[in-house]
Amino acid sequence: MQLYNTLTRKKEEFTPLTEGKVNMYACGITAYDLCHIGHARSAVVFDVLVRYLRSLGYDVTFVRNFTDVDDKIINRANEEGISSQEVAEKNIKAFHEDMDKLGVLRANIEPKATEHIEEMIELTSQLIENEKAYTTLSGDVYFRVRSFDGYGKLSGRDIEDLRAGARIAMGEEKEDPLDFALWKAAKPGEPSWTSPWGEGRPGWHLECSAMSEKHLKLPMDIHGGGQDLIFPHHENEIAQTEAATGKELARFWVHNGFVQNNSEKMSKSLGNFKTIRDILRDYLPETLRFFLLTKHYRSPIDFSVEAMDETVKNLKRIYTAIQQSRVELQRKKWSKTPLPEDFEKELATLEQGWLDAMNDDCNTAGALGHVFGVVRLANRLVEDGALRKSENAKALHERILADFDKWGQVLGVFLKDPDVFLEELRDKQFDRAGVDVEKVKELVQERQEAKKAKDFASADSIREELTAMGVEVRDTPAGPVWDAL
RNA sequence: GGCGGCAUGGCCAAGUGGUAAGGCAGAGGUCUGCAAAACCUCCAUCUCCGGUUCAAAUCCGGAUGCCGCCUCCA
Repeated sequence: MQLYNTLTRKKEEFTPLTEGKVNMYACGITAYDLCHIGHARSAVVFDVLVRYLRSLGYDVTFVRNFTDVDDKIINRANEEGISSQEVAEKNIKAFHEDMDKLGVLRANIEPKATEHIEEMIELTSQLIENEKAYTTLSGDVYFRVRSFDGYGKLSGRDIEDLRAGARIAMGEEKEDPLDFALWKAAKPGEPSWTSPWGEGRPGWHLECSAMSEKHLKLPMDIHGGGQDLIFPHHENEIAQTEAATGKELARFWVHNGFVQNNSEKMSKSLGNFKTIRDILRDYLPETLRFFLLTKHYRSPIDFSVEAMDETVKNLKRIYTAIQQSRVELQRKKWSKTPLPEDFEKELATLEQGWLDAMNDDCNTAGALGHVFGVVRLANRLVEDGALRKSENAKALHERILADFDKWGQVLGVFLKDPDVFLEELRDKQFDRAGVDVEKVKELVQERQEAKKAKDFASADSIREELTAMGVEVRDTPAGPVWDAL
């Protein structure tokens, strides 16, 4: 497949270093707060990449870390009057709960920074030994940026340009403004570990270098993260690992775009931050996941209620088609009526389209277009009274359902039983709109009786009442069904 | 100031050289007691200007607008 590599700024044919095996690392969260929808996007994007690579037959080892020691965690701990370890544990637990709901698979290895202090000290020692790093009087250790030739290669920055904007903060004892901390001397009340440079704790960038080196053979095939991590985090990771080990850190760098909220950047200062939990009050997890897949992973995506409501309709359309295909397959008798061969040809084209899109830099938005193509094909198959009874139609429905299953496994959506899902979706919508379900049932029943008595005027007025409540009734051969408008 | 990205129909969104996927909304039709769902049909020449090419939404240059990074951030 083609994969866009931030390092080279172009799409490249992806082949792993070891045939059949992919080593992949993605930066996880700093566990100081609940996850927002930006975290959800990053997690879903790399989850889909892992799932897709696996579907291609690769044995993927996926590592996603947790930063569980950091300024922000310490601050939060002080605010809440608990230990930073408690803060981290609480938020890691919340991360797992949220991501499980979104269908994000657990990584093969989920290392925590505090469990790798030894490796970090080791790495720092190496860098000091190589003269790529230096200690200061107060017990900090800094990376000597100018000693690493490749600095700036990932973010496309020139060291002189960077220098113009860099400043030394108060209390820092850097040789050069660009230097960054590998190790920070302990301050009173902060978590700390003993090192050759005294009590202290690791810098953020160091954590990922230590954990990736420990758990993956370098160079790893893919390193992922949000676009904001390109500089300085990933640039610094490269500098640390490559300066210490002499090995390339990663061959492919993959970065996901941001989630915006109503065209604005989400930020605490704007007060437009949406946590995953905020969204899941009004929408099913699958709706959020599907929404995140409707745009190419490298582009910014704009979150809005309108977009989410549209996503609900999209999911409904897909699940309804799956449901219908399943119902068709319950038919006992099939005829020998031949199917026009266009159907099969069209399905083959759509299947190829799906593959082409996914192979082109994991283009889920493009791939979904073909999913809808299959939806229409399945629905069309049911339209013609004669064709629908054909054995060939049966075979085609089976193939379509197999496709949905296969694609669903990759995207992590439309895998549920359609009856169950559509009911959940409806309940969620009713819940949000404050619809009284018992009252709906009563009215639907009343309408049925009116219809039976051929009292269409009453039946229609009841339907109008339901419509006013945000409920739609639909008459089917199996009786009335009702749904949110 | 430095680096990078984006600009496609009413809305969302694919599409990196050969005459614009898909979804939502809208119009007409089939079906229906009426509806709905579903199906069929219709609905864009791709921000602007210039260039390269037999051929460009797609490449190059310029303009305008929007956005991100350069400080913690997915």
